[in-house]
Amino acid sequence: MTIKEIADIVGVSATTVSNVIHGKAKEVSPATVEKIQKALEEYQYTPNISARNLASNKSKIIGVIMKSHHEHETNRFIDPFISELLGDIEVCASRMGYYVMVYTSRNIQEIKNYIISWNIDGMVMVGFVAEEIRSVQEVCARPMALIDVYGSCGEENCVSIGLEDRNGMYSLTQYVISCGHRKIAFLADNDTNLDHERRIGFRQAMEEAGLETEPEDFIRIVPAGYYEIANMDEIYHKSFGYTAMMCVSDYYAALVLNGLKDRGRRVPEDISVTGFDDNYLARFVRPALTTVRQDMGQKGKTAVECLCDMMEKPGDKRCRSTVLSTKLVVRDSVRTIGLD
Amino acid sequence: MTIKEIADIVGVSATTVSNVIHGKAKEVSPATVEKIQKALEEYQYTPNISARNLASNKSKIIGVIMKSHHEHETNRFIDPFISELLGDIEVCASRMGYYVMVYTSRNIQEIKNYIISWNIDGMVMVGFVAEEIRSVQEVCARPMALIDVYGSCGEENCVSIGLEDRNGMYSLTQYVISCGHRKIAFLADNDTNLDHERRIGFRQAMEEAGLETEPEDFIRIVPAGYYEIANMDEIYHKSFGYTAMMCVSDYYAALVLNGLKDRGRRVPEDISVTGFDDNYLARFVRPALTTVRQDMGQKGKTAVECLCDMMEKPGDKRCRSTVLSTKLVVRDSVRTIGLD
DNA sequence: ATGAAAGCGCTAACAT
DNA sequence: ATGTTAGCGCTTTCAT
Repeated sequence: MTIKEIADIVGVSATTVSNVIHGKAKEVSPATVEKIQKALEEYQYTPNISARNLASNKSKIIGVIMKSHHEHETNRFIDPFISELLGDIEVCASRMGYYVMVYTSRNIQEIKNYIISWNIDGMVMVGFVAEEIRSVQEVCARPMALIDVYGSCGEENCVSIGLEDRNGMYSLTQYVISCGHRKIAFLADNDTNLDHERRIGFRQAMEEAGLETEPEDFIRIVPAGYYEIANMDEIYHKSFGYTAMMCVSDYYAALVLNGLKDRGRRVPEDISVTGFDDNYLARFVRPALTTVRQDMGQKGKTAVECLCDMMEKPGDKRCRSTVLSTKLVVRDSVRTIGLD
Repeated sequence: MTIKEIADIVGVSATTVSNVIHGKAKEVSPATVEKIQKALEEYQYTPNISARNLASNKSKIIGVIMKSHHEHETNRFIDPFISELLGDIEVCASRMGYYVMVYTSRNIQEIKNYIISWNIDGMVMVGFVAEEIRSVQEVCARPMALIDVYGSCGEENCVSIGLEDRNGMYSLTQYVISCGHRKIAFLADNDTNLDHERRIGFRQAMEEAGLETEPEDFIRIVPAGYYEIANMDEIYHKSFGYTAMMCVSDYYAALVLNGLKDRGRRVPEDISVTGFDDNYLARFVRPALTTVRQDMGQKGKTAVECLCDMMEKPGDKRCRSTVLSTKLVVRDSVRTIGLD
């Protein structure tokens, strides 16, 4: 069923039908509206979105564009962070009348082509660095929501959605210190972007408490597949030099916690472990992780809402930036130790 | 840059450019091909997919259509099963030149409209029952891959991708019995479809071993949010009547295992617990779960491959059905007990 | 080997 | 209040 067919059946023009469909009923007499609506219903008219997109130069597509990983090549979605975000984006987008297309690639040119080809109305970018974002923006001025990208968003029509990474880790570190810990290590697999920010927060809290942080207190995690840490033995041995190991994410915290327990250390009795994110790993692991909560639902929702704002009022081109707050979540993986 | 513009630049017709783009080069002289390809490259031609779709009556879209849950209303993607599947579908689809759109709804009519509106080339259906699938097929003959739907797929152009659920649980149960267990319970939150199949497998193994299964050996789990079981206390008390509790999924096994441990029972020393699926919960939990592995990657890959087959050779309309095999994975959550 | 022309279904500017 | 018309960018049939 096409608009034309409906028009013929009712005996009006396609324009009138189109107007009724789009609720521009002020231009149409109530009687015609009635007739057309009945026909639409009766013959089960369903719009052809390709045609609509072509004619209107829109797409109603929100692209969730992810940079594919080198390591876990196959599957980024396995990451609870991603899947939770994606789900929230989908729910929110569909509520706003948009459709969600997922696209992952490691090649920026491919991504540009994708955006242009589909004439993506707006996109959520996940896992990119500022430089890459800028490169995409060269060819594409469409609204963008950047998830956890540090240092960018100079362009119009772009909103960066980040987290109080620094502050969150700062609070968590303060908490750990308040539990009597003095020898504390920070564990991550790199020291850029969000990992860097979290580390800064860690250091800041340490310094303010008058605790020295030596370079070796930053312990580098070497990932190996999704379920293992390559240098877990090394981490185990180093653990004897600390009373607490603060990991950059719940994911690593879970791995470290299990790795230590499997090697005979008791958590938190012998050594405390903390995470960051508060995804379900934090709750499924035992002891449940003391961590920092970030509201992924909020992240997805904010992304889509900002996108819709930008898409629907093209005038309003200012570049906003949202930093979501975090919350300390105390569970069972940090021990309170007696002060000397 | 449109085809027309490229054509004008090179001084040929749009048809010729289109032919070159689609590699129908046999019809075009090498010299022209050369010139056109250079222009395509130089001016960075990118096709407009809406236009292409409209003209060709295709879409290159694979829709991943999920029925949204009543319970975890907000977010189906959080389920490791879904996210793993989705990732694999995306990787595979994009390799085959298709794009992935996700769509979730609880309303079948909405889903039908979605399919028609976007002219979806093929779809992966997740979380539906046979009846709903049939309803969709009434209006839409496009290729479909059904994930874990029991009892359907009578239509053409439809492939059902299932798992040896029964057999998998049968083997696992045999294994548990071989470890000396005699009082074994089966836990699930319902008794239909895949859950039912798994239960059948359980019962079969029990019967063959000469062990009686009473109705009360089927313990119903009452879910409560994503991180809890409403009747965990009840399950805890019942656990004293068994030496092993076999759960219908890793997810529930993880919850049960933690619930029991939190209440003071030792796993597996006091009670053994098993899962099904072998997703990462099985590995992150301690003791790591003895479970049945299903290869989600294979499921996603098979779905997309079957879809592509059906989409690309419209003649080949037979309805296939694939049942993927399972594999017993022994970890640490089942204890071997001395035989009397 | 190449091109002209029609048409996919819809929108929107412009009549009437 | 309603209709006419001209595209949107591409594919495809049919001439040449």
